[in-house]
Amino acid sequence: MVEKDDGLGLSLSLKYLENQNPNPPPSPSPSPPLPTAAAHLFGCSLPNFMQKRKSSSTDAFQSTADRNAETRSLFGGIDVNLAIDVCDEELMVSSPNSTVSSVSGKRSEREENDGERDSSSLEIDDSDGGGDAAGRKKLRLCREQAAVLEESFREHNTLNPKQKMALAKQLNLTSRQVEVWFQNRRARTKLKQTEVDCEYLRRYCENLTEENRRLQKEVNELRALKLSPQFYTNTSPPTTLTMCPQCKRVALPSSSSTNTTSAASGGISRFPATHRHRPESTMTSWAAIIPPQPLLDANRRPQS
DNA sequence: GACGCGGGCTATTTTACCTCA
DNA sequence: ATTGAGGTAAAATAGCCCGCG
Repeated sequence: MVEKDDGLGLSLSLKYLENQNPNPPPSPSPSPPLPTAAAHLFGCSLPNFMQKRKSSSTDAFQSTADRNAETRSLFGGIDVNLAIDVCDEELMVSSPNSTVSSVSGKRSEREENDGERDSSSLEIDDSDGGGDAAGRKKLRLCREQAAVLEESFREHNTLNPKQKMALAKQLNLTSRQVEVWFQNRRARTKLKQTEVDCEYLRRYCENLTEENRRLQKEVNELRALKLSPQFYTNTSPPTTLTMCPQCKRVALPSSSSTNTTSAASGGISRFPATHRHRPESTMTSWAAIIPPQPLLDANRRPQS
């Protein structure tokens, strides 16, 4: 169980991994949902360094229309929407420059539409040199503001202009500040999701490695059994092996000491008493089960 | 199809705050 | 108790892309 809280309230939880099959099916499970990486298996939500600059078509926030529902689904395994920690100050002070310093034409146009700021924004402290137009003071949201924003984010991780304006008015912020907060919040959420996905892939890889190791060991044991003289003395005539197509288990070769019916059954192998599936395929030699060529393994040394 | 606009995203900068020596 | 450096989180900015009219 790995649960990490970075102090921002963006807790990472890989709880669902603990109980998962080491070889999860490729299709995402409905409950609990797999992370994006598991769902798409390297198809999306790769770490930033693995993504091209233009990644909007493959990232976790794809089409704008369905983002809310999709994101909630994707983040179902972790609560990345938990309330972030906020500062302790009862009332933060913002600078008059905090949101209007952009010189970009596009941004400037946006700010021109922020007419509500002057009438409804927080009290602005101009007394401490705040009149410096070149400077920029960063607003720190108070607890209540952050809580309302978080609550709103849980409902919609994007806002339409009307919602943005309403929220800004409610919080005595500019719509630009609300917009920026949501933008940064989405970025934080995505970052956390990427971390979770990376952790998931790491564990998935570990499980695959372990499974590969186990299978290699099994193959070697079967080969050793095949080559042993005892094998040949006991398998003439060849033992008929039965494999269950459902669970892929091979029936144990009959042994005179443990199965008194082996002679009567003509050496046909038997499943354990606990086996519930109906055997449907029958093979007549180990060669039918063990492939003639060794399994490829990157870590395997070439055989001489 | 070109164009402008609005909105989203990522990368980066800037600022506030915390910790610790 | 004070202070300054360093680290970190988050607000804000810049620039790009995409969809839409």
